[in-house]
Amino acid sequence: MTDAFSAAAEPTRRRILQLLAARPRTVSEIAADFPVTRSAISQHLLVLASAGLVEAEKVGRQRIYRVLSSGLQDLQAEIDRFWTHELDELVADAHALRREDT
Amino acid sequence: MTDAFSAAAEPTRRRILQLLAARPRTVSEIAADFPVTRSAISQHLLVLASAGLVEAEKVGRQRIYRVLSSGLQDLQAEIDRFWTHELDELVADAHALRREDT
DNA sequence: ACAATGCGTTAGTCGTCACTAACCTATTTG
DNA sequence: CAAATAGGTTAGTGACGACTAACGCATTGT
Repeated sequence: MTDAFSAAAEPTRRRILQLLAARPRTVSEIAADFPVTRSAISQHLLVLASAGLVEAEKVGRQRIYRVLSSGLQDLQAEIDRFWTHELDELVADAHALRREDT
Repeated sequence: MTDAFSAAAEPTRRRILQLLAARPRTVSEIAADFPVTRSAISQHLLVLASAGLVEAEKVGRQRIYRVLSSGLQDLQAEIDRFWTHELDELVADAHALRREDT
């Protein structure tokens, strides 16, 4: 799964990215925020890393994960490429309709 | 898979949404743009429909699919909720770094 | 040196996804 | 009415994703 969009879509990984965006964290720190095992988190991090969204820095016996801003940029570009002008116009229509309802 | 984000993330469904955003289409019209069978497309449309992203209007023996702007609005909200301020700042950093490279 | 800690890795399970092939139903057309 | 067309439906398959349990390997602390 090299596709950043698909990698980031998974709910657990979405939250991991948000946590890491706030500040870099160790694996255990991240895992503490989730009901699943550390192993599961570790594997999610692997997916995110292979999509170029995070990287790990080895410090002592810890691995500090951080978001890779370059990968994040790619993700944003991918989202933007998906979100065409036509899609944007349709959302604008929805807003307009809601305004008429009042 | 009720989650609009996950539903929209799948590459084929992403393209289907873009096609339908440009203009409503029949199933066969959509399927013509993909290498997979009409059945596969039909199932993708079911997923999109159950996520509230598209709807079908029955006209004669055709089914004209169109994007539901309300669902699209929800999707945008979901993406925006994911894309926190912190993530945005990191992307800004990436841009700044690239500028320094020159 | 030895125990504890942090984390990656692997094997295996279960569920789900994307897909095809085949079939069925409704509608239109000759 | 019969053939053709549009498309939903289902069963079955292969692959893969998310997860746990168990183990292995450094690194740190006693």
